[in-house]
Amino acid sequence: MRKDSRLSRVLHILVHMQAIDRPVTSEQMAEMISTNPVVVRRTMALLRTANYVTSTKGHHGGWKLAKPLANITLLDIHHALGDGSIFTIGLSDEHTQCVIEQAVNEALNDVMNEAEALMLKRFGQITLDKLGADKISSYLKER
Amino acid sequence: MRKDSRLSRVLHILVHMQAIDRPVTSEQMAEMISTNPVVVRRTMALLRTANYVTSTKGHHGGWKLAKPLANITLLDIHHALGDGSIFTIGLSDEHTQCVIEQAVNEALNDVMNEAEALMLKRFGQITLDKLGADKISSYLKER
DNA sequence: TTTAAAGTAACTTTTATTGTTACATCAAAA
DNA sequence: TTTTGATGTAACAATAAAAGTTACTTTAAA
Repeated sequence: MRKDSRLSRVLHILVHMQAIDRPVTSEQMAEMISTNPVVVRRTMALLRTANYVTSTKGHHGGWKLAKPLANITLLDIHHALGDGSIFTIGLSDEHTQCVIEQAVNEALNDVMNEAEALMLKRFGQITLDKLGADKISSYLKER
Repeated sequence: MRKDSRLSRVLHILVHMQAIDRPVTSEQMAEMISTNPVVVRRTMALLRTANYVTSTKGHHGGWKLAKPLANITLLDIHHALGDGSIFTIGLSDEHTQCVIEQAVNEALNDVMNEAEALMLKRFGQITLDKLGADKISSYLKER
């Protein structure tokens, strides 16, 4: 299974956007994360649907933040990306009438749910403006 | 990304084995989880390497538990399967010199590590004999 | 009218698990 | 001693989801 790096990549882009007061193009974002503008648009479109960014076509178009990073959490972005399953561990479901399969899956599910709940709780506690705020502010001052 | 269902499947098999006092063949195990004997051997070979099961070739051959299920935890089996990454979330690593990428990945990594630690801790607290012991014992009595 | 941008459909590539085929090896049974 | 039933294993195909790519449409500013 290939890893889903959309969350990491899009956070990277959003933090960059904060420091730029013009619309940022998909082309520029693609350079930030070493990929193709179409890949960027695909992911950014999900954030636009959830109202974290806006986009405009045509000359001097591009993407803008729709609200301050302080008002967006990691959990918000995770949700906007579709709330996909976060675990590589899958449960077999070929014999749902088998009590052993049920018991095994119930145990695994309980543990995974607890771990996921913790993870989402932490994501909900981190706003995007906090992502390396210390390092980044000193870095920006150097330029 | 396809899910890794080896843990769920092999636990299912191990609990079944407990109730059978003869060697169990790969063919029989394959039926339990609706797959191919080769797939079973591949996964079971990892458990044999870690000394949780033994196998014998030839007539009346097959697989046997090497120790009581009460002496094996979910974590033991998870380790035996190779301790693979449990998250579908990946971190981008194209710009390791970029402070923003660093900050984003550090935040995500911290949260994922905490969630993984909780999950492995829980896995370590569950021995295989506890997997649905109540349901399974009443089920076995009915036959 | 040209140009610079997003929007989007369709297809290919990648990557790891899973599935399959084929055959070697081994040990018990006939 | 030969047959049979089992594991061991190499090599390859199928699957699935993200990521990458190509090509084209639409839009709006220059």
